[in-house]
Amino acid sequence: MLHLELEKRLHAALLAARPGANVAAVRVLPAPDAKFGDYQCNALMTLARELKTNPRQLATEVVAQLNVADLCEPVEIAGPGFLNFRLKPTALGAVLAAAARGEHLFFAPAGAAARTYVVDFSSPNVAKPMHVGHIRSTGIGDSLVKVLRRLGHRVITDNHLGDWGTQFGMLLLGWKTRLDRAALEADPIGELERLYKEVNALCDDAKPTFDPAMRDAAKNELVKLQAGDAENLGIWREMQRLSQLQFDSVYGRLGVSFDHTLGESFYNPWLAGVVDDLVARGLARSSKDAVAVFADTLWADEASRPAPKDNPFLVQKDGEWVDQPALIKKSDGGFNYMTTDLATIAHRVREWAPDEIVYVVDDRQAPHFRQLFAIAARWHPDWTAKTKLTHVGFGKICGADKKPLKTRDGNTPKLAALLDEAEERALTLVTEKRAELSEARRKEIARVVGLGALKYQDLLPHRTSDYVFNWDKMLALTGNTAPYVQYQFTRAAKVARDGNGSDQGPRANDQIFLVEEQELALAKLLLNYGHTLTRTAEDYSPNFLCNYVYELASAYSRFYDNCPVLKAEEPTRSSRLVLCELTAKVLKDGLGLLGIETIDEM
RNA sequence: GCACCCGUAGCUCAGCUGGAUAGAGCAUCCGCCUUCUAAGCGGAUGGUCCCGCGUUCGAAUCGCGGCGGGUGCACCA
Repeated sequence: MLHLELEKRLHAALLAARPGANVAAVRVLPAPDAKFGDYQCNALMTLARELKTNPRQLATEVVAQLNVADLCEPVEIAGPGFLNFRLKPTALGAVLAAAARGEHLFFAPAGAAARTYVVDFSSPNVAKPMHVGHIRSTGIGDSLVKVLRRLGHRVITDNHLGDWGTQFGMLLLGWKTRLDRAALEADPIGELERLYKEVNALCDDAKPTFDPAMRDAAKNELVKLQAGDAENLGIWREMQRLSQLQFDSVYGRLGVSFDHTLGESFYNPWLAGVVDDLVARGLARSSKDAVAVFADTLWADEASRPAPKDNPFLVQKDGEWVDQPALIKKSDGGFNYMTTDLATIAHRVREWAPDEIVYVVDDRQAPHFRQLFAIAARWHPDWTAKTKLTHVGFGKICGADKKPLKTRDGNTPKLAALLDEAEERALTLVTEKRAELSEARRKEIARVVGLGALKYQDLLPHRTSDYVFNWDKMLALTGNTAPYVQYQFTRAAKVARDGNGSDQGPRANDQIFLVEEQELALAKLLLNYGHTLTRTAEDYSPNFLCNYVYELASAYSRFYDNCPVLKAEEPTRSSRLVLCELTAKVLKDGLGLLGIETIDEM
């Protein structure tokens, strides 16, 4: 909050000191250590190099033009040319007082700079159970959406379901020949999964159970579906309906919703046109009965072609660079997900004209997105001039053996079962701690704590790193976990509630007095909320926000231990009460942006 | 073989786009409830930031070369 003001004034001072300098902005960041003050600027040192001047000399000139006496103590020039800013407690108090009046929550909304985003995340497959892998895309995507919206951007969410493609040939065949109606009634997705596995074992020529007749039969069902066969369409719609029930249940528990659920099938009518157009423009050509995009079709003139190392359509095999084409039409005439993804970009650009499309998808698909984005850029340069395409990748969830997480029987854990277990384990804990509460109350606390812990564990590691799933660590009540942060929230909220009782007289919160070390530390952290949100959005990394709420919770806990609130004398009491209120507000807001609920008692 | 991701304390991980003495949690050890919820707080121990070279005022961070782990390399998404 204040650092934005400092940046603005610093920028002005810089231009005053060096009128010719071509500098768009100057970054002011929270200082790494309190002994260097509250904020620091190190940009002048790199700038000095560009301007070919002595950094300390430049710093001296800039500081001479800088007027921040209302906000800080005299600015200190340190080391090779750092600027250290030490906030005045009165300036800090004024920002808190404004926040207490509801004028802001320590961040500046994008306003005129608001952008339009399409965020593509979660994307489960129809007729398959959502599994542990979906938690990452869903959690990271949902959190990024919430952060972007909080910052004032326009966000359109789209759940790009896997509801079309070769698997439906097998599913249709299974449905017609070996469906167990009772099992379907009891557990629809489980039965569909069984059908798929059984038929797939017969259709996969790599498996010992392979039966060519079955493969042909499955393909025939698929062709009929794609040709609009009424019976197959009906079955397909029923599978969709059953799947949507599952999705609704899981998303409901997770508190996730989408503006649009346009699955792959939605784009079916345009796929042939996409291929024809790419061929007509010479960007794709036939090869081995299929149609594909090659390095030499996409960049016909060699001069414009990227170096082999940076070319997503080349791969080195046995010391030679060979084609790594992107298939847009299979030899059997079917289309695949590259074609669908191209049609999807076309639709999104046409429909929403976004500034950016963000794909929250497993890192293993990075090569696909490199190809996709390259084709889009050559196909319609006007689209990519307006719309930035971003793949936000993420790593795997591992078991204790550092291999992808499996259940005891070797299967991929189902998401619904994971949510159940999180709530059950949390209930055991709540019952230990708060046996006196009613069962309904304990269950509600367990729901909030269990799901919060699960989501938080998933968002805390940087998204690109693989992480080890650990129930005990996740639900630990100490350390950097959701329950810890949620608990600090309940304490802050409780004090704020109790302190605002009617018998306490008028509140003197127009002036905030900050004296104690823990009060100052807490107040300064509150001010960094906006900076954290910006970083989170810029890097598509919710872990920044996790670490922030943890730090804030931790600072609150130290404050709580050292600074009595309700028993303090005025005006200290009111000032501390404001700190409690604002901490509770920011913790609730921050956790909310992570998709994590809070609760009034734990 | 090639590309991408990763390598930081015994363990699990951060590290704000190149900043000042590399941080946190867990684990281990020692303290603190007559006091707004101890699901808490304080302290101690713990490092060749995988290795080497380079770029510069300054490198865990950037470049190059190794070593080690993971992932991906036409008709599945």
